[in-house]
Amino acid sequence: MKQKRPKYMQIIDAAVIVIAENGYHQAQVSKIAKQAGVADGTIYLYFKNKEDILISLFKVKMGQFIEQMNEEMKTKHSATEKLALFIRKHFELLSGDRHLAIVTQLELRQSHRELRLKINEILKGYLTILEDIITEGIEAGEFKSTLDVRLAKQMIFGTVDETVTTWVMNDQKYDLPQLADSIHELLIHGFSHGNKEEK
Amino acid sequence: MKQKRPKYMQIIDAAVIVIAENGYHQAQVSKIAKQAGVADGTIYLYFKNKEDILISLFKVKMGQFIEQMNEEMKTKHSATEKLALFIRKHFELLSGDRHLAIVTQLELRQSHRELRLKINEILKGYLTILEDIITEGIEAGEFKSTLDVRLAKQMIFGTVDETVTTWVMNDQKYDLPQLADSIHELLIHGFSHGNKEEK
Amino acid sequence: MKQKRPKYMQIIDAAVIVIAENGYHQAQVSKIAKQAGVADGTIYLYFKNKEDILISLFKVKMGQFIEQMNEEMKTKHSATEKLALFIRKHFELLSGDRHLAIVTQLELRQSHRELRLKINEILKGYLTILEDIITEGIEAGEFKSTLDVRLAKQMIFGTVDETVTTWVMNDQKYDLPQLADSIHELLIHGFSHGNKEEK
Amino acid sequence: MKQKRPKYMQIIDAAVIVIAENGYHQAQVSKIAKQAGVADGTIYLYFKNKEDILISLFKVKMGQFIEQMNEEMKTKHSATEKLALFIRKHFELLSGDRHLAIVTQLELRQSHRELRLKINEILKGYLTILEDIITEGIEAGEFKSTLDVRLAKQMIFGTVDETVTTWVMNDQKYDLPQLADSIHELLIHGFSHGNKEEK
DNA sequence: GATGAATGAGTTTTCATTCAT
DNA sequence: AATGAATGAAAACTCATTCAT
Repeated sequence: MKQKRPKYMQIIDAAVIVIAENGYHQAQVSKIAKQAGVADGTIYLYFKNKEDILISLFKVKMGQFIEQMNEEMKTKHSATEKLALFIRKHFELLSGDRHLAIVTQLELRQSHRELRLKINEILKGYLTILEDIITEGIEAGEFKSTLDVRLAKQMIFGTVDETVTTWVMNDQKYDLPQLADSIHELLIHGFSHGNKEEK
Repeated sequence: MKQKRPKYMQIIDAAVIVIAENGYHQAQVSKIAKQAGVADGTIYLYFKNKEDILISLFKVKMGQFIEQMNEEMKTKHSATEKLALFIRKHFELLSGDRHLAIVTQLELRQSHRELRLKINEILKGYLTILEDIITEGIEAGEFKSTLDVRLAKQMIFGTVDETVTTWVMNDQKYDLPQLADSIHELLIHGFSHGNKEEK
Repeated sequence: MKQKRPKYMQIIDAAVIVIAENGYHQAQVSKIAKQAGVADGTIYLYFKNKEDILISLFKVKMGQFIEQMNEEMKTKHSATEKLALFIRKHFELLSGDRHLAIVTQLELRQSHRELRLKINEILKGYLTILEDIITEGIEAGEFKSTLDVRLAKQMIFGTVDETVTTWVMNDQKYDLPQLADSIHELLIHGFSHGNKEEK
Repeated sequence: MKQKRPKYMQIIDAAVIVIAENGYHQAQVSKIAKQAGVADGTIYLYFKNKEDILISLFKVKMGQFIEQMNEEMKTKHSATEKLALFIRKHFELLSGDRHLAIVTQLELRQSHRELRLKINEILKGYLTILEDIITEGIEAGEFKSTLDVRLAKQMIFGTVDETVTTWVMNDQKYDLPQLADSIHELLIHGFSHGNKEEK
């Protein structure tokens, strides 16, 4: 497996740093090579082309992300708790790596349409976790039976993603994970007061 | 004279079409000029540079967007209704112009960081509408008094934006506005059943 | 005759100012038109093209130059005196019009080879004055009979031209005409002491 | 490998030829690259930009010029002889490289003001040689004690420069170095007969 | 005569990728 | 495996000139 060769990860980590610090369009292969401490040509022994670095970067980081998420998920037994964990964990993982947060929220979105489609494919694996939580919540009677899984998924992901992006754009100057509970509460109970009878 | 519309709008409309059909990075000035039916140089009589076309495009379209939104907003008198209108209108406006939807949801996001910051400035005017609705809802007692305006705003915008992007990525093959009511319901009451006592 | 139409001179004077203040390569036709207070298109009613403005500019100014030079030349009756007058007059005329000095010494030299050849043609009329002075000086026995007219001409013109250029490059901050006598003395008697026998 | 010379000199030599044969404004980087037998991009491994090629060209050639000049200067022991050498050598060096002569006398003068200022800086090193000769001549009593060093410098350089330029404009069709002695004689003794008493 | 909106040709530079060593 | 010198394709923008009014 490629991933075991040390230079592979060395280059990916270099890419994260270079992209975060210089921006997507200023992240030339030569800069990444220099940051990784290898020659330009060496990059191409480990990656097919530049796009492959970016996809691999996303794949590797997302893989670690999913792994950690799944690991902790085992400790929770209700969909409500799992959702709370998902949100908090999502925030913790991104606020724990400032470079990565910049790369995923701002820089990688500047990539070509084609690359973004591939990134979306990888993202699906992550969104599956959400789907499972929602489905479980419906089946367990925690969530309303009429809940549209796809919409709920877009709502959760759209909300956390927008929240992280706003945080990154504001130079990451406030604490992200502490927003998790409020967001969870809003997703579960909405903006209104508790008694639906008001309506 | 072929066109009575001033060339300014002619070029902006051409840019929307060219970007939607060719992608951001394949939208050369010469292509836009050709689509607009003017010479390359003419572009520069109306726009400072290529970036200026894109910013102007966003400004003009967003301006029309805000105007229409505010116009209809007058007919609604509760925050709940206004929110429902906002969501539906947002969907209607974007599903009513397929090219523009592709441009705003996919292509313009590939722009340089600097350009995206300018776009965000323009977007703030739009998000202000949301803020006003939320504040009004809290003051009128429709929304819970503990509602964090910023979070609620991110939640609404994150949700509708993610929903539209997913729709565009799926080649706009289903009806977007009909999702509005479900989303509104979820935002107001959350995923759970009505009785908070369960919790 | 074109030259009598007021706009012709208006445009030429505008060109001198614009070129002196902006440099040759930043002296666009539109800038000259604006400075002259006419529309861009109007330029082309009086001049064939941009190059024609520059040639005409040089022709007109050089014509005035030659006229004034010849006028005063009548008052001198020895070649030595005429040469002294030539040098002083050359300096006076150029130090009397700071814009023109910049244009002739620095900016017009940046023009295309072709234009410079045309300028050289016009310059010949001016250099003829020099030739006449030298020939007269030889015939009158004031200058050595072995004097090579062509070389002497190049020496005089090369010296005064280099002197003016240096003065312009030093921002015209010292008095140019007061150098005339020293230069004249050097041209007539050279660097050495008076007694040729030393050699 | 065709050439053993480092590409740096290869490109500079190519630039001299291309500029001489096509003129300053028709000397595109691609033409220079082709003449040098390298790819366009290779130019930018050795030079920052096009202007850098031109400055480097002038620096290198002027450096060689100064070096040769200084070398031979050692063999002469009077200022008069040194001046004679300077003039002859200046003519020899330029008439020995027809392309270079065209470039320095005609083409490089069309460059932007900014570039010309840089060229002038480099030229100062050359003019220093002249200054030293003049100062030495005054101190040794060869030249008159009232001689203004700056004026004398402008006179010498103005004269030789104008002479070379005229020669280039006349398609280099006569022998330049053979003019050296006459010019030297004129600079030392002037246009007049030897006996200053005439005056 | 006068206007000025419109035209469109033309060139430097960057950077992902290759391949001889 | 590793290197890094060399490659070459690709696009925004300026400005002299025209011509319909």
